[in-house]
Order: sequence, then C-alpha cells, then structure tokens
Amino acid sequence: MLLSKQEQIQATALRLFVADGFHGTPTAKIAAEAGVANGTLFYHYKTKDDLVVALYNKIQDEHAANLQTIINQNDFISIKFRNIFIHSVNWALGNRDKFYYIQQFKFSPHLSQVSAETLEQHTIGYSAFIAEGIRKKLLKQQPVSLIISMFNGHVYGVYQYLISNDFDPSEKEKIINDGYEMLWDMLKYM
Amino acid sequence: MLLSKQEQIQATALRLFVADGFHGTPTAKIAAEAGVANGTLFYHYKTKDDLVVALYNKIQDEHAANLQTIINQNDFISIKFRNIFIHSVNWALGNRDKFYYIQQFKFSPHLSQVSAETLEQHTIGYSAFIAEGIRKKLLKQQPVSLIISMFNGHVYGVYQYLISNDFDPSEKEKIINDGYEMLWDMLKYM
DNA sequence: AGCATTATAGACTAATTAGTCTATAAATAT
DNA sequence: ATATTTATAGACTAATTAGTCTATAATGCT
Repeated sequence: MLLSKQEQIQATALRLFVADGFHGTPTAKIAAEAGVANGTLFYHYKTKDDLVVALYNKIQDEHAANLQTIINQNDFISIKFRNIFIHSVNWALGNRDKFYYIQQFKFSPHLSQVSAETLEQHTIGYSAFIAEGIRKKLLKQQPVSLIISMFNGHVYGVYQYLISNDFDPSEKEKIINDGYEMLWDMLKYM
Repeated sequence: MLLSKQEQIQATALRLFVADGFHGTPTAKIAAEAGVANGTLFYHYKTKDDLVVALYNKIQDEHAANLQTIINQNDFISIKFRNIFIHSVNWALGNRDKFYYIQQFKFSPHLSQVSAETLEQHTIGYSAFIAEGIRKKLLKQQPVSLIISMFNGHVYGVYQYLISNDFDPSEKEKIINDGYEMLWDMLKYM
C-alpha cells in the first residue's frame, strides 16, 4: 500500500529519531531518506518540533485505538484486563521503534509541547475501564492513576526482559503469561 | 561544602540537561552557569558526550552504593527487599533530576556509549541479592533479570504516581507501603 | 481551457554550537 | 627561587542545521 508523502516522512522520522536521537537526525536527512525534498518536509510540518509531536500523537492514538477495541469486546472485565496486558506487551514487541519512541519522547523536553488534554485523550478509554474494574471490586481499591502507573511499569518491565534475551515464541508466550499472573497477583481485589 | 570545578560543571549540567534536553543545552551555557570558562569545561571533559556519560555513570554509582549499603545490613532478605524498595522510591523522590536523567539517558543514543561492563557494574550487587532471594525461595522462581525489570518498572510506576499528585508525607508513606505490599504479592515465592 | 490552490523541489542563508587555540594564573615539584 | 605541570579563561572558527525562498509541477475547481 502506498503511503502519502506525509506518512513516508513520519515513518522515516521514527526510524531515524529512534536510531540517532532528535538532534542527531537533521531534517535534511529525514527528507532525503523519505524520498522528498526539504521544502516538502517543511510544507507538511511547519517545524521539526511539529513533526516530532505529530509522530508521538499518532503512535499514542494508534495504541489507544487498539486498547479500545479490546475494551469494547463483550467479555468479562478480568478477561479484557488480561487481553489488554497481553496485547500491550505484544504490541510493544512488534513495534519496538514506536514503543521506544514513546519513552524517548516522554523523557525529553518535547513532552511539554503536548497539552494535558491531548495526553489525557491518549488514555481516557483505558482509564474508564480501570475505574470500572475498581468499582466492581475486581481490582484493588487504589486510585486509577496508580493502577495505570503500575500496569505500565509492569508492561515495560516484561517487555524489557523479553527484548534483552533471546527466546523462542513459546518461551515468550510463557513469560508473558507468567508476567500476567504476577500482575494479577498484584492488582486483583483482595 | 565547596565543590570542585568538575563537580560544579556536573551539577549544572544535570539541571540543564533535565530542563532543556541534551542538545538544548549548549556547552557555553553549562560553563557560564557553572561559573567556569568554556576552555575549563573542555579541559575537564574532552567532549560534551564525555560529560553526558560521566554524569550518568556517577548517578548510577551513587544509587548502586546506596543499595549496597542496605544489602550489606545484617537483616532478613525479605526485610532488605522491602528497604530497597522504599529506599529506591524515596531516593527517586528526593533526587528527581537524577532519576529523570537516568531515564532520559537510557532512552537516548548516548546509552550506546556506555559499555556493557559498565552497565553491569551498576547493578551487580543488586543482582546478586535478588539471585539469593530466588535461591532461598523467598522470591518467585523466575530469572533474575525479569524480577529486576519488574521491580524497576514498579518503582517507576509508584514514583510516577506520587509526583503526579499532591500528597502530604503520611499519604506518601502509605502509598509507598501499599506499593510495596503489592510488589511483594507479585514477587513472593508461592 | 484557464485559473487557483496545493504540493513538490532543492539552493540558499542566518543562526547556533562544539571544540580549538593562545595566553595567563595557580599549583606542584625540584 | 625556578621550572614544570595543571588549571583556568575567553575569543575564535569550522561545521552543521532548521527553516526560507523562488520556481515548477500537479491537482482541483469553474
């Protein structure tokens, strides 16, 4: 499927930003490797920072949409919770550049260029789901944002472990499942 | 207590890198705000990258030394484990710039400038401690590096929650303790 | 068909930055 | 006291980069 110039620019930018960092990636290089002219890049993105932020928002929206698909399933909350965890780890594994980019962006001054509203939009469906789990006494009676922080930390921990070692697919599946059981031990109501 | 020029440079660099990012912090600015000349900065650090890496290693060594102090206590492993967790969260809270810098560095191309040996040195004592906990069947029978990844993810999750909200000291203590109990639920042998 | 708008191209430029260089001062060694 | 080494200072420069500008092409509208 053919990407628009804008999408080519973003895909190239992602790869280069992850490899070389924000400043280590000149706009001329992004343009050259995306197969567009410098002027074209600056036609689509007013500034380099605009590109950096647009890319971040796009990735977060994609991830949020994936989670919303699971949340919208007609399943038990505990089943969905498990599926969300497994999907998150697998998404991270299958989209290492994107997952890295999220962290890279989060720990950079660029984060302050995104409004609190936009940041909230990235997790609003997911927060509502966790709130429901707490309300129905399936999850521990702790604040939503604490549960989410711990969940995200856990996803990252399992992901980091998986990419630091060389496992075959069945080993990976076992680790993800074990990881889920441990997460559930931590967060289930009791 | 009077810092050497080198320490002044590092302290200023930390504050500025955290505030403005690596590239957003010109060496001339570090020098000016550290109260030294440009030539002095480049006398102590061959390149800007050398400063960035030296700062990271120093912070990690400080953190590792703190943990080693706890590990060297003549306490039960489970007590030490709890103390390590509580210390880590409190250290992060009391050293937000350093804690942020560790993440910022980790998600930047600068990480590849640190050798695997050096990285290992940062956690060697702590890894041995976790291995002992696993061996004595106090911790779940999972790989050391998975336990460590989960532990670090959890510390980060609790920390992130604490700094995103405005709690008084007793609330913070309760959250840290609750956070520990949840971590223990996840990692204890059973 | 003609006009207006959007998209593309690549040369160019001003601004910025890391690192060098030369000179001097301070500290250390003999 | 003198020589050597270490530390400090700040001007300077080459290299790099983001973003602008002018020209042309493609697309869409009337």
